[in-house]
Amino acid sequence: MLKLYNSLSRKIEIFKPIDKEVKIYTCGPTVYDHVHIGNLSSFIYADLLARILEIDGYKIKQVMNITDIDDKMILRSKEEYPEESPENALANLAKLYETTFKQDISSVGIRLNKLDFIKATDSILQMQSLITKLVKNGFAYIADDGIYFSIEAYQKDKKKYGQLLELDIQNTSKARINNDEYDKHTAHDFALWKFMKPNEPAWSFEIDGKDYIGRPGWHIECSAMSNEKLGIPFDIHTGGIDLIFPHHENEIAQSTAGNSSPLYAKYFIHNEHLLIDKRKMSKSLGNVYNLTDLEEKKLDPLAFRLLILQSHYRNQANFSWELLKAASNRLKDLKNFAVLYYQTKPTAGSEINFTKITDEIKEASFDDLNIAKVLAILSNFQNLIQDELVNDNQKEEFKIFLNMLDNLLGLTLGKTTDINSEQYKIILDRDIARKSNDWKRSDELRDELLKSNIGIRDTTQGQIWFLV
RNA sequence: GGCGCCUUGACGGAGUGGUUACGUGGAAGUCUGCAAAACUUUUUACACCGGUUCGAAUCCGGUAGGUGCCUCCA
Repeated sequence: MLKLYNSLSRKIEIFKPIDKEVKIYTCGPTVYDHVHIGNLSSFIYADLLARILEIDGYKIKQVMNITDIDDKMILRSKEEYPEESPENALANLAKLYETTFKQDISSVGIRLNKLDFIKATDSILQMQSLITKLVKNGFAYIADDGIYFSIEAYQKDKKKYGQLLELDIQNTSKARINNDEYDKHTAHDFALWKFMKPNEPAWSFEIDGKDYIGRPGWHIECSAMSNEKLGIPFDIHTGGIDLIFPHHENEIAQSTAGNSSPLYAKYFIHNEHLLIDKRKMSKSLGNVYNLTDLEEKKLDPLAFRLLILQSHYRNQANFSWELLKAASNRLKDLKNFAVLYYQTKPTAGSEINFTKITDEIKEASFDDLNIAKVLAILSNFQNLIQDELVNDNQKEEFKIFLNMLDNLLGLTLGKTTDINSEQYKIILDRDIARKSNDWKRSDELRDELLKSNIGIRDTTQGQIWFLV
């Protein structure tokens, strides 16, 4: 029984899918630069959610959008490709960072082949048709500089604007709103379509015979793309906590205006932000890192994944190089647990109840993704078998267990390889040397293995190798 | 000003009315031919002040500190 915290109700709810196939929409990146490790943490949690749903037996469809048209994209593309036309500059920039984005998320164990990507610029027609519908039905109005969504009209339709947070729309005087820049009726109305400015990419958009050439607003992109791929309503919408307002609130409004049901997504799952040395990640503090910073320090991206998994998605996780090193050590330990699979014994200790451990792990992960607890269960289990090892007749069960862990955590524990026959020969020779008390020879052989990063520990069960 | 969230040991980080979470690091010990690994112990745990209760880190109230959102930032 999977339990999830739903931002709509602000409560932990029992997950019940709308239909057999669970439909998930994950707010993806704006591809104007490398994604930073905070973005990555968000995608790792979304990936984790999908994995847990699968383990719970659901078939899933997970869509991730790629925002390749917005203010930042335009600005950056002009900087990077000043010679190109606005359209080409935009396409070049998007192509470059879409590729690096996919590499990055793949490195941190996110399964690319499980994600159904959709690009904003490929869905302009869907956005336009949604905007046209909103205009025709009176939920949007055409102003001098763009087409805006009318919150007043939405509320008159007996819909609540503020489903994800309590909003005091009347009292916005405290919020610093620069209303002069836009030609909209009220402060909270937001742009669905922005009319073309010089030197900006634009798409033709005809309503009632008139061309409103321009580009989509940010929020409409996700409404159109989610509807295109998943329909409405769908099961789960994920994203960072900052997207709650206005982005997701606006998505709900656009997508449900005029519909009989106010339901857009049944569950909204939001992850907290990653802190760097307990401080907010920001350019002014110079603490915005991306994956290349990790790779330069020769740190395994999967150690970063483990660092993220160690803390709960609804808590602010902390990142520091020291913590990453700690996570890296823990990952190594987990791998050395996994290689015990190659070192089962004919007569090891007592029978291990893999089913029980598996059930405990599943139960923890189903409890609003409590991976910290999963890892604790795993550590205890690891301590249990480290000395006694696993009996040969349970080798297959061990394999299944490791596969389950990989499906859940994505740390590729099952992908470790056995040592080769030469290395086994060294272990055998060392055994002989030890039996004849030839310690010099024994130590030489141990050093030799160490050269290929294989360590040896001498236990009552004989020599056990591990990865250094 | 409005609406939220958080505060656990050296450092991270779960838990949640009575029981060792767990990890990383430091120290000591056991084991060992020596190591390594493992194991054991240790390194003032639950921000502060009240209240409820037989009992509170856990529930309630207040205080302090941190933090998020209130128009485009995962």
